[in-house]
Amino acid sequence: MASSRPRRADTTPATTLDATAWVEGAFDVLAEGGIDAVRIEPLAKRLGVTRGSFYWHFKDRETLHTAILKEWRKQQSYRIGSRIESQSCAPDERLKQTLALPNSTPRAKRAAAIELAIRLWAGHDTNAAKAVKHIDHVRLTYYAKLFTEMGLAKSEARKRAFMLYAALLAQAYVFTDSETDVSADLAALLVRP
Amino acid sequence: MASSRPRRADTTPATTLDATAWVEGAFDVLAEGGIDAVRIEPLAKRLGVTRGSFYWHFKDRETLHTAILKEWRKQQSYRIGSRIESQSCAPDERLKQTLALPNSTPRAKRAAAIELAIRLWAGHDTNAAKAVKHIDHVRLTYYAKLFTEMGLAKSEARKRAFMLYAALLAQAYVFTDSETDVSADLAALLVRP
DNA sequence: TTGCCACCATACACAAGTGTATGTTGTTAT
DNA sequence: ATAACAACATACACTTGTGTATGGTGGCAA
Repeated sequence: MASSRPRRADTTPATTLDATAWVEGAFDVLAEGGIDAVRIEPLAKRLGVTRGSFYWHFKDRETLHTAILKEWRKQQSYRIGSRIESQSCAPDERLKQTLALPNSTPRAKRAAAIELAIRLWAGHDTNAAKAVKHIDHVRLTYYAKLFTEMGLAKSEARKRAFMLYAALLAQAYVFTDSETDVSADLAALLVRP
Repeated sequence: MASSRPRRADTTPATTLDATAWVEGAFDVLAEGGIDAVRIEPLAKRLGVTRGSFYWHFKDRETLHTAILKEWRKQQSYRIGSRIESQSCAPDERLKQTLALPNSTPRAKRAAAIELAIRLWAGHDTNAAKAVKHIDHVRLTYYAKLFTEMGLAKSEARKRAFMLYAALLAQAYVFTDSETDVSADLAALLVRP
């Protein structure tokens, strides 16, 4: 079950391009123009190579698209997984930490745009829809477990989880003019009643 | 201030194409593939005409893009405006009506996909960003007024408005597997404390 | 050193989209 | 009935992107 890709020895540092470099570049243009903008020639120009490099690492455009989905699923699954493992503090404290996640850094904005593009993509692509559905399920169950650990019933915890998820998404997608940092207030509003 | 477009008399029913027909068709492909997929030739094929029709009604592609934004602003502004006028019942009842808006009909799914595409577009286009910012502001202020009419303070009303908006967006964008109709529960959760 | 091979460039044929210039048709006005 | 015009089709030149086939280059092993 080993990888069938005969990679070179680890002597050459980073002069040559990797398949993951193409996927990372694809994430950039995906965030800017959607999946339809993920084209090979603009990507090659951005990476400073020709399309000959692409067709060495990938079969065609569709292969890159599936690689994008696979990488996104992996990253987001790992993101939640590492959060589950680090159960260092109380659940209500972890809730506040979740709501206080950075959402205005360039890194966070890029991730939000990528996810937005994938959700739009999921409207007319079965595989993208499966990926989004899976990640939504993973996140919602994690948030629900957070609330059940705080003593809430299962039904109530799932409602709160949905509201928490909604708040996080809205913080990323909605243009709040006054930039009010509602994270602390939202935590209070979600824990209270 | 009359329209400077010398339209033909109302004798011919619908045999000829209108500029708005192009914009409506553009909304369809916008919902499916983002703003980058709004191309003239595929649109012409879908509408059953050639590009000669397009270049009669519009100057170029960018003109169509601005027309899309203008039409979206108009539609969404009208949508909120008509809701403000119809103050027939109590604010808490109107809140429930807002949360019970249809979100699974093809019409609603199309509107959600269009808005998703425009939000992604707003990431790298100034005019699109202005439109989204404006509509977000209009909706948030309307929801906040709803809560102040229910007796809440201004600061609290704005937090609830954000949560309400977040819930509506999440209902449209998140893939909830069990399709739990959380609208009634969300209304209770937002009104309660 | 020489031969292999990973990696990329180059060249070619093809498809699709853009803009413009111009031809064509049906309708309205006189 | 015929000139005028709105609305679209057609043809052309150009650009951009795709996929493939093939050529070139540097490093590593024997």
